[in-house]
Amino acid sequence: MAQTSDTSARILDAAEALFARLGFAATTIKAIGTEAGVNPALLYYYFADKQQLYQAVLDRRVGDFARRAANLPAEIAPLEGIRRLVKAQVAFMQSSPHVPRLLARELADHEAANARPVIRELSTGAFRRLCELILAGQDDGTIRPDLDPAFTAISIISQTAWFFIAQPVVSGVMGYDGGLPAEEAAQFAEHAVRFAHSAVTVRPDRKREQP
Amino acid sequence: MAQTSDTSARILDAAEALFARLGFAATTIKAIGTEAGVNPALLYYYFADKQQLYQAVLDRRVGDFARRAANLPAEIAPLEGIRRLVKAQVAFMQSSPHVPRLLARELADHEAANARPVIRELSTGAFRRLCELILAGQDDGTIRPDLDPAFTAISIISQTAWFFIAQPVVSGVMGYDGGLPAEEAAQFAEHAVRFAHSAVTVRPDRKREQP
DNA sequence: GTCTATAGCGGGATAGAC
DNA sequence: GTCTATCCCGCTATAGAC
Repeated sequence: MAQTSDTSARILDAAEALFARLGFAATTIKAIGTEAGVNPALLYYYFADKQQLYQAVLDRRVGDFARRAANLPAEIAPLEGIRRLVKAQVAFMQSSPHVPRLLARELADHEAANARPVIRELSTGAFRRLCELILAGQDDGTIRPDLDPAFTAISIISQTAWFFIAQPVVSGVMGYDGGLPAEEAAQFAEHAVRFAHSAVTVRPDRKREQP
Repeated sequence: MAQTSDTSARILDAAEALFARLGFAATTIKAIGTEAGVNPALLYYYFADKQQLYQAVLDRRVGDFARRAANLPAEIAPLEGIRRLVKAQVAFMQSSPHVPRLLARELADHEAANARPVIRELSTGAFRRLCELILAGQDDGTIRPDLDPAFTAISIISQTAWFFIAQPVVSGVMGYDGGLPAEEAAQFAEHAVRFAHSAVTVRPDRKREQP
């Protein structure tokens, strides 16, 4: 029985886990084969070489996110749009347990030969949309006009991004020594949305902040 | 003339640059020697092996930051304390152009043999202090009581952390295609402090946010 | 589609001359 | 302290049988 797609999926799964855990250079073809339960030489039947296997791993994960982020309704209240983008971001980070690490490595390796334009896709997808939402909110008076839209977009995105990518720090600091429970992530997402809304909305405030 | 310290410093500089750019596994002893302008075999005179060289690289950078973060005055207004911690964080990220990448790799590699407890030092240093500040602010009424202190600390730290670590994304998205100018980082730090203050301060606000 | 065997290269680390 | 020479290992990738 020809198990082409099944075998290649097993290879991709094993490769994803190992690339995430060890990085591109430290992951060996043999290790991937062993982890996948197939003969290492077989990898070269399905993928041209190690780099293309790596890129296939990334494409499988990042592809659907680009789709998902574009799915925001064109006309939507800015604050609600921000909430949805944060939720989509969380969903992406949780779409595989290895996504945050793969992303961290991609950030570090962005100029390496094996790197992907993941970066472009993620930014053009979500970031641009977020900037538009902020501008729209400043126009209709729901968002403070003194905020720089690009900086604000970074501030909003950073919360969830950092929460996942810095998970070894975060879980250590919060007292979970063996990785964070999934519900904690959902609660943080709630917090992140509220934190962002609170920072961003206009307010009739009399107090001055120190210069 | 015995140039012990000079030579070892040159080795550390070269190693730092290469470990940041290529990662631990992809960086070769020969490449470090060449980059440093010394004979590759000489590295083994100064450092026991590749891993200890890597750890020496990290220790050199992280050491002084742990000191710096602890330097906050014990009695300080919470909002001002937050400002200072953010500034210290920026200073650390800029203490060498390679720090953000090294940190990104350390986050991804945290369970590898070459990894350092950098993570513990950074969190116990800055994060705990930040949580204390938030709690103090909630006690004296300057900080919203409904915020979770740990989550809020993460939100504050994340802004600057992400800004630097995700620099390939950030500079691309902001239109700088060849790396970010240094002044932009200072402006972002200003923004991050204001964003955090705005999110965190109590306010006499009548509007409800959507549930 | 899957396996065995191996070519060919480049890495970390050491011995020992100077 | 610095350099040359080299050992030994494990990796990527391929050839070719089944």
